[in-house]
Amino acid sequence: MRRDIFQAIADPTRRAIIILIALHAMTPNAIAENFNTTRQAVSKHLRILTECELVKQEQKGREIYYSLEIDKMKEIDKWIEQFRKIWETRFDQLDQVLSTIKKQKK
Amino acid sequence: MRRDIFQAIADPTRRAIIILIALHAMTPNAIAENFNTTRQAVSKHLRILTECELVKQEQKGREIYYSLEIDKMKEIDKWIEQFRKIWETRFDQLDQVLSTIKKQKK
DNA sequence: TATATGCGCAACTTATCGGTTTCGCAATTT
DNA sequence: AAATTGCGAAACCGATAAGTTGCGCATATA
Repeated sequence: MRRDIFQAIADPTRRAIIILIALHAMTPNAIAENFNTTRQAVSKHLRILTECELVKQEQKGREIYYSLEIDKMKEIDKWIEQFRKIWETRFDQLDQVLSTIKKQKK
Repeated sequence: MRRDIFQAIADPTRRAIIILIALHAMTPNAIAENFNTTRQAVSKHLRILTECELVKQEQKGREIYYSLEIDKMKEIDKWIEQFRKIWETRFDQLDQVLSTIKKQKK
């Protein structure tokens, strides 16, 4: 199963889980309480997130705490980067147009 | 069909199409030439991308030119934003730790 | 006017997804 | 030691996805 990070964030429940564990590590049961799904469903999502290294786990007794591997999120940021460049240059162009209009008015 | 932008970019072919048409508008056939799929498959992807307003079309005779609606990409950027805040504060914290160590060495 | 080209749409097929149920294992609690 | 709790893994199911094939409609070319 070759899953990548873009597929991982495609599911809305998975995105919600990511946000939920971004700051504090949580157990599958605790996560499941926040949605109306079963622990097993959450567990499956966590497995997918773990597979693409978006999430790390830490065992404490019989509980497993899941937390976000935030550095992995930078991969998405990196992909968006190329488009950010485009919309920033377009903004610059608009800026130039506006300042040209301003000059003409004077 | 409740498709959102995150599902749109989940497919690798779709991501490639997005990059392809980011700068120049292209026809479905021209896009299809860049992959080994049929025009129909590309057409289906374009329909999905159009559905979630990531792509706009312009008819010229019997040809239809597709181009990226770059502003829509900002929605992803907006979602990443919250994580960027986290990794930036963590970097600041690391920075503080490092400067503390530096002081101690003196 | 006949033929070719570019395209979207719909039907169909196979693969995959998200969720549920059931199970077994290990760590607790009684 | 027995019952409970937290968990992952596997089997299963309905829904949806991605791709193919075939069609019809325009526009362009002969």
